[in-house]
Amino acid sequence: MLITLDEQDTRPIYQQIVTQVLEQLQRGELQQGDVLPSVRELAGGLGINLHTVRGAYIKLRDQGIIDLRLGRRARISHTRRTPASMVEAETALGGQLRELVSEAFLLGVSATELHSMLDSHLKYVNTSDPTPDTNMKEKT
Amino acid sequence: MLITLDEQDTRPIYQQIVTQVLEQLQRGELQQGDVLPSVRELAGGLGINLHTVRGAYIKLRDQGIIDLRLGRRARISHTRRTPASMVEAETALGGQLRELVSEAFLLGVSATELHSMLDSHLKYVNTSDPTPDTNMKEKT
DNA sequence: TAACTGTTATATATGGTTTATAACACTTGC
DNA sequence: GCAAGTGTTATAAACCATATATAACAGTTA
Repeated sequence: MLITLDEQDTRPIYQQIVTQVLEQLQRGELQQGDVLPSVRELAGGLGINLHTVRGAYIKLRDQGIIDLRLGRRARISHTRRTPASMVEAETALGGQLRELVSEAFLLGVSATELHSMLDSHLKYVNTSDPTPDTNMKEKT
Repeated sequence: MLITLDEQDTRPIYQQIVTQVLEQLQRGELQQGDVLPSVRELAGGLGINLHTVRGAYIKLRDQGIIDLRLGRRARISHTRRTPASMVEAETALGGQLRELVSEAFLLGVSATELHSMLDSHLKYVNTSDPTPDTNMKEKT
């Protein structure tokens, strides 16, 4: 569970944490049942406040990714959310796509280049193929 | 110059305006030299404050898209910004792409679907081919 | 000059993000 | 059971982004 903060990243801290947890899920570095660092632990390590970490955990809980219970450590409950319809996906991602495309245009980035950028991010994180788990940590 | 506000869109109002101007540039509906509505005019039409519109115009000015001068109406100065290197583009769009991909994964959207969604947004807005101007308004 | 521009200034309100402290409630291991 | 670890709740404060409201200023245009 390595989480780092990127000064360059304009997004809020808690959002960076959420993204990194999701990325580690995608890469298979985190599995169902795996335990997350405690809010105090992670906050201490990153030099931030406990509640900032908690904000990230709450987001993950609301998305159905982790299981938060009083007294227990946070655990990965699901590796991905309810399979969304394209309609739901469009609703959820539409605004972001729209902004992304307009900014890409602004920067003079072509459609081809944008696809290629998207691809590199997808590869880095491997979404395409739900690769069957080669590794098997069972920290239950 | 039709600008509308989308209640569903979570982004700030000024950002929606910026995006829509950029989109109209992409579609060729706005050309170099074209005039934007005055801050009071647009604000009145949308039922928002003058300064919110101004915020959008300032962003566009900072991106080199429009020309703002005291007493004159805002004008399109360039249709796109300085051609960016892939490095610049990655810096500017990297965070967004990263979040987009992780959220797509969360929603169970495959890489293929994500590319297709991106494509539909690109088509809607036409970035791929820098279509040579078939139309020639020269409101100079 | 009058009416229109963008601009500056001040003030206010709201919400999101983050920090700080402290206490509370529950679980786990000894 | 007790202690140490968990998440949780509560309060308070600070900061920044966003948006509104009003008013005045400064430049352009007809």
